[in-house]
Amino acid sequence: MTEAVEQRHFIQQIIDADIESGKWGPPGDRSVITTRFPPEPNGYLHIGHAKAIHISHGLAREYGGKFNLRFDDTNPAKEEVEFVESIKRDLEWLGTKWDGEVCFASDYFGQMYDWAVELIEKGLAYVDESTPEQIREMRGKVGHAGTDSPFRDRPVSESVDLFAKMKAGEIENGKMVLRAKIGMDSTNLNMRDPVMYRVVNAPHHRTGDQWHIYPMYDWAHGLEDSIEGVTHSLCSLEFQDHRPLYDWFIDAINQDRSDDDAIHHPQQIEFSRLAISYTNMSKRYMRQLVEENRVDGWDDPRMITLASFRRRGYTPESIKDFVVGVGVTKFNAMMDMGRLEGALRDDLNKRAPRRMAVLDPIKLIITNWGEHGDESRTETMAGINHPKDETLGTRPLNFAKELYIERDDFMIDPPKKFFRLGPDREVRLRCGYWVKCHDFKTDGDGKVTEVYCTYDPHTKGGNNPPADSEGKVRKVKGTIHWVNANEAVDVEVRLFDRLYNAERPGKKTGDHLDDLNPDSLHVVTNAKVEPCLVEQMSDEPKWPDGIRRFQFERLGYFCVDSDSTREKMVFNRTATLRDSWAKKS
RNA sequence: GAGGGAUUAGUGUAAUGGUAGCACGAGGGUUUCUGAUACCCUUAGUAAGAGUUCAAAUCUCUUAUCCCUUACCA
Repeated sequence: MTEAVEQRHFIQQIIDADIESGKWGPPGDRSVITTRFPPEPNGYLHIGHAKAIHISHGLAREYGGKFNLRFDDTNPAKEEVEFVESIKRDLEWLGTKWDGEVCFASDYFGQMYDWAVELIEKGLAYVDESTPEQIREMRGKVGHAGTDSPFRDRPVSESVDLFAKMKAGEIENGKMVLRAKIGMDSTNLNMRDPVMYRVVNAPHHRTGDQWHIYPMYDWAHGLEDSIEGVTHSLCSLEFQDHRPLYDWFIDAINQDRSDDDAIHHPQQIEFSRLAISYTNMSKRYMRQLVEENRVDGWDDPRMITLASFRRRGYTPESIKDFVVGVGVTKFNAMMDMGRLEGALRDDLNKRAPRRMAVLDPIKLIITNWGEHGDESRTETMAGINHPKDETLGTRPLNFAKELYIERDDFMIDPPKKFFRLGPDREVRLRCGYWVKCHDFKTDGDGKVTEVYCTYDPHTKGGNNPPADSEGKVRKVKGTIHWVNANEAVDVEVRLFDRLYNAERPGKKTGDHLDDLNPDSLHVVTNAKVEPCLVEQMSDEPKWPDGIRRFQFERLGYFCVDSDSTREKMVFNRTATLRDSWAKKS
């Protein structure tokens, strides 16, 4: 027996060391640790965000520190209130609670402006009247130095005046920017006199027409973190090249300040973002799918937004299990989509109540039903709601002469390894009776329409029949699901396949639409389900998010879709069950 | 043509100079009123090369491959 050592990922190791050294407060004080999730409200959250959320939130909770939700709303052109609301909803659904009020970068615009003026006065920033094209040109290319702007050495007072005019709305879009004065020869292009402010004469969803200049990400982000006392500002790998700038801006503000006046300097740490096979995390791609109606909105169950996972029936717990399982590294990993499904199945298998539904029904008629009682009778069986969790109890299942079974569960000429129904084959009807097929009927196309069976009255409830005179008990290999033909309710069931056929959509041709799977949605309109799926029973377990989830036995996990009406229920297949039979054949 | 980051079983992730481990997958088996679940077994790895060292996944160098950066987006 070796003692299990808790594995600490690289960010935890950094924080552990910080706490020991007292970098952020008294040594040993864990509660100073502050993290944040800083979405831009310009789209829906996707599963990649769930990883970022759980890392930052999980760290804050682990250390007993603070976690902020902050909207990085620095670009009024692309941002909308709709997204603020959807993001808050998604976080709540995930079970992520932020500390204090929701923060907005726009609340700090005044403070940022003052600091920008301070930088101008220190000679560390200047107003540039070059065109965007000229600025791009002067920035230079990789491997070659850039050139100075002709406005670079203008007097401080001139920049102060012009910056005030920019702020006052006296300058047209694109005519002026405020740039940091760092140097045009850095090998890091981000450091070549980056733009701090641009003129945007457009209303902001929160500040209205108060501002006519808006801060750029690199200038704003570290300041937002600083104001909020964030200690560890976690972001994805592509910001590694921005870290020198993140640090430069805070150092520039602190230049010439005493220790008492210095602003807080958080530490930016980068980790790899989540990638999943057969998907693409690009917000741009998702937006295109929605806007071109390739999918049915941001919450289409085939998408990978959190809203779509929710609608499809995924549990927030399974998403958390998945992203935690991915780990925290700097390696650009590609996760298998099956891993996410696996996490989902693990969770739903434990919690989802079982029901029976037939997606592609054929009629099964018990020809000897009248020989053991009234032919029109129904017999009520106890349907086991969960094979491993008896506290979920049973539900009544009404067995009768005419049932529906799954088309896939009958073969006219079945191979030996087929454990289901066929001529002269006997199977157990789940929680019902054993039936043996003696005949069937087909239509003109040879399609089976009806299957005729006899049942064994000694197998009620699905139990084994008594032993014969030699002490042997008859066995069946297969158990199949069924619904009562008289009571079954017609519902719509939506079956989803992957949205893309390629492991990396768009990789080959450059256009992700080329890899779209044309058969990603199958709608079954005449599925038959147990009545209790429509007439909900009082003891049906409640899910915290209000979504009704079930396992349809032998078929998979399903949930009630929001399109459901009293007249027509709609179910989404969240995931299939693992199927080693289908894999073999 | 530059800079930054990365590379450990099929996939993901540990081991921080001292026994290369875990999970998922895959293959096989047991149990089973879901061809599910559960349980058991098997499988397979340090990108390549050189160096330092008693000892290297770990330190150094070279090479290869992949990702990021050339927005008045974030």
